[in-house]
Amino acid sequence: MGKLELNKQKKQNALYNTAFSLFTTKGISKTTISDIVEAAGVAKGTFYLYFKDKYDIRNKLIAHKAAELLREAHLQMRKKGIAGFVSQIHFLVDFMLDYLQENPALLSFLYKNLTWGIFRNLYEEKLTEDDYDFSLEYMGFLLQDDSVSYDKPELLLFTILELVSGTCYSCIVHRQPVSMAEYRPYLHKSIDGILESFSCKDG
Amino acid sequence: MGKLELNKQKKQNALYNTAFSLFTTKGISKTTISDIVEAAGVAKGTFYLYFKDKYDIRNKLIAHKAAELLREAHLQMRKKGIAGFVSQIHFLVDFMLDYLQENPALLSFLYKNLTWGIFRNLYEEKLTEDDYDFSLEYMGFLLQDDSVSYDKPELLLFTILELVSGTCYSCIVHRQPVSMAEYRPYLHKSIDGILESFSCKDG
Amino acid sequence: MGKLELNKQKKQNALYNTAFSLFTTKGISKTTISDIVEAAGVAKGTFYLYFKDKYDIRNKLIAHKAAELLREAHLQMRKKGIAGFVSQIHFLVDFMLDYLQENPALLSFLYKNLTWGIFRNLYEEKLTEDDYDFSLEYMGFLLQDDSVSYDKPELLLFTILELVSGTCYSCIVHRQPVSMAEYRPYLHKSIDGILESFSCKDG
Amino acid sequence: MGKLELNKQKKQNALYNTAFSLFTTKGISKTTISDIVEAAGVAKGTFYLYFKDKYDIRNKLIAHKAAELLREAHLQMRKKGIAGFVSQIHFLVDFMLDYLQENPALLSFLYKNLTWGIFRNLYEEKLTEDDYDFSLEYMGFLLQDDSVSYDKPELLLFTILELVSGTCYSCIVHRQPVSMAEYRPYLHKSIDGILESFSCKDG
DNA sequence: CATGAATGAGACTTCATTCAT
DNA sequence: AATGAATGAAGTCTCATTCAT
Repeated sequence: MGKLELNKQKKQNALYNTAFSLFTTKGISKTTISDIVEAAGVAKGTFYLYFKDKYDIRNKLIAHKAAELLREAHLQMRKKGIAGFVSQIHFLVDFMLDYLQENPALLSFLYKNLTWGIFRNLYEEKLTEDDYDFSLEYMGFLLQDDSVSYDKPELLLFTILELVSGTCYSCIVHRQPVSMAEYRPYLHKSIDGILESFSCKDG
Repeated sequence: MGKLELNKQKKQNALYNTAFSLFTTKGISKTTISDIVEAAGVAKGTFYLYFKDKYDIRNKLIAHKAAELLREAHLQMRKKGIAGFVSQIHFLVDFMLDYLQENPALLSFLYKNLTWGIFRNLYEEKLTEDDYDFSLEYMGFLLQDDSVSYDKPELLLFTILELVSGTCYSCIVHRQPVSMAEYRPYLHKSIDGILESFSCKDG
Repeated sequence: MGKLELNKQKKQNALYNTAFSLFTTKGISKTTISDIVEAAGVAKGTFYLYFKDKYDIRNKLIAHKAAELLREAHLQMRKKGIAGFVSQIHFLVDFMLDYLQENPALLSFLYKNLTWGIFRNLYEEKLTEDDYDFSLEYMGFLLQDDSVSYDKPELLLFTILELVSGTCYSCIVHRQPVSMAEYRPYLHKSIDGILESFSCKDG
Repeated sequence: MGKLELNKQKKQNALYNTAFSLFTTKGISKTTISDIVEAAGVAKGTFYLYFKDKYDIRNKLIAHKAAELLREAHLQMRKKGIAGFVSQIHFLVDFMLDYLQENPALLSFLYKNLTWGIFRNLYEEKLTEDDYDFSLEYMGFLLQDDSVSYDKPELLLFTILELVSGTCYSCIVHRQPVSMAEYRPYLHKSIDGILESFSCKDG
């Protein structure tokens, strides 16, 4: 990679980082492109060299951050050698809760984009290869060598994801109705209840 | 109520109605105060006699519309004489799904504000008395004369509300991953799973 | 007219006047809206209260100034009691040449918008009543009680207008190929030649 | 011409061609240098190796295209052996009308620059030698062996050129007040009228 | 109470031009 | 000679808010 290419990468990263930082502190709507370029130390025109507008960089950040989270969760899961679909789901959920609890700003930023919808949508918008793996198929993959079988696994996962993301936003960001620490056992119990309701009794 | 008072009420209602209409068609961020007053047929200054800013009228609308939805649901439930906590929950969920399916614009508008959080937030922002009753306590009320008992009923309801609002937004507005018609039985099954996971076996 | 209405008029006139002044000194493309509002002593937003953009005010100015010129020419012609179509044409041409020679900036500004085209186009864009009279029909009016008759009077006038506006721009603004003083007799001779070529020999 | 020299020429021609194409389709003011270099397939910096700015390339194009038009007209006239000043003028006018009618984009582009003025202006801006010959002197040349003599031939030609360019722009580009087909006989009649008005009766 | 003209900060965006490679 | 990333001044336009009427 040439010096020029490197410099280009550096500018773009500066934009990504400062944008993320501003989005999570001031909020997206109150962050202006001027804010971003000023903090990133680049010229205004440079922003438009890489992004169409504020929402373009936001979408790319969401895709990137969501993919990062799932990638991390997956890696940890393999590292720990977690086996069995139910255990894997609980592990992944716990990992996400821990991760987001430590990054409440990230949680606010990703909120409602963390669920299935985002993956499908981003999909269609041609993600970079990095993000490719984190799609519906991933979930099929988790199930592949499990003895228990589930009715409509994609709907099962949709259900769990929506529940996790909604409750975790409320408990972590607003601490309402209770803290995540307090809610966590009930969330896991609820997930078990959902898993059961989707399981094929004769599977 | 005097003629003057009546006229005042009329203007305010015009503002509410046009604002809601514009918010649900153009979206909140793309609706300007100019748009609202122009469509409502009042002067710009008049807006500021009744509302602090765009977000003030939005919050008041959200409170009003959410309360309206719950009031309707409750009335229908009583009318039909639905008894028993589980049946009541399923009825209320079904009512909300039907109601929101017929008003997807309302759903988009209320989204993220439909759950528990909304009641708490609105609280803090001084609701009118009208909306006061529709709070967590309502749920306690539903449970009062039921034989089955639940562990942490408020967390149970929080769980259900988050699940319903998240999935119903996705299925109705984006038809993702499936339509609400297709998802509905799984939602009810999931709710049953959650109810079971919260029930006191020896209750 | 109330105080408010008067102030409104004053602002709009200030914009018209400064815009015209800047357009004729700096040129249209080099004049910015910021220039105009700054010179007019009004806020930027005020400009957009009255005009869509720079080209809107330009068009309105052209219409206004062109109408003004023709109105003046017509008034003087009546005042002097000039009779007979040929004499009237020569008078009008001379008046325009004198007028534009004294206002070369106006000439530059109106150039190529002075001809028939502008009148027809402006027409279609709904002029104010002030400008209404100055249209094709005006020319028919000049001919009404003349003994000589012309083939296609509208094409005759188109021909004369194009010739006058083109040559007068070149001679007055660029003094090329000669000054207007020097060219004027040849212009009148040419007009006579054109008139003759359009006259119905047996009229 | 070396390979390097050839490549240079190729790039410059690409710039000329794409600029002309863009100027005539999008208009000059809406064509950016970025548009030109992108369409030409060269780098932005390259543009500045050959041209000072957008107006530099425009002027050079105008000179080139105007010269081309006159050269063509002249060649055809000689080829057809048109003799006699009056016939030659009518032939040249007809040729120009035909040529421009087939290239209305060219007409729009050359407009206001087609007349005498263009030659003088371009002169001052250092034309290439190619374009030099097409000047007023050409007109003197046409007259050289004609029996009829004209008063102030350069003013005669100025008059005709202004009339032709103005009317042809209006009729061809805007089809106002009538189409060129309809106007053409009247234009020729007008030219005859002008010629007559300039002729030395006793010449 | 109601009005709506006026404001002006500031958002967004473009683009001619430069210059290190 | 050629490149094209970077610049940043300059422009357009919006819109929440005020205040004299």
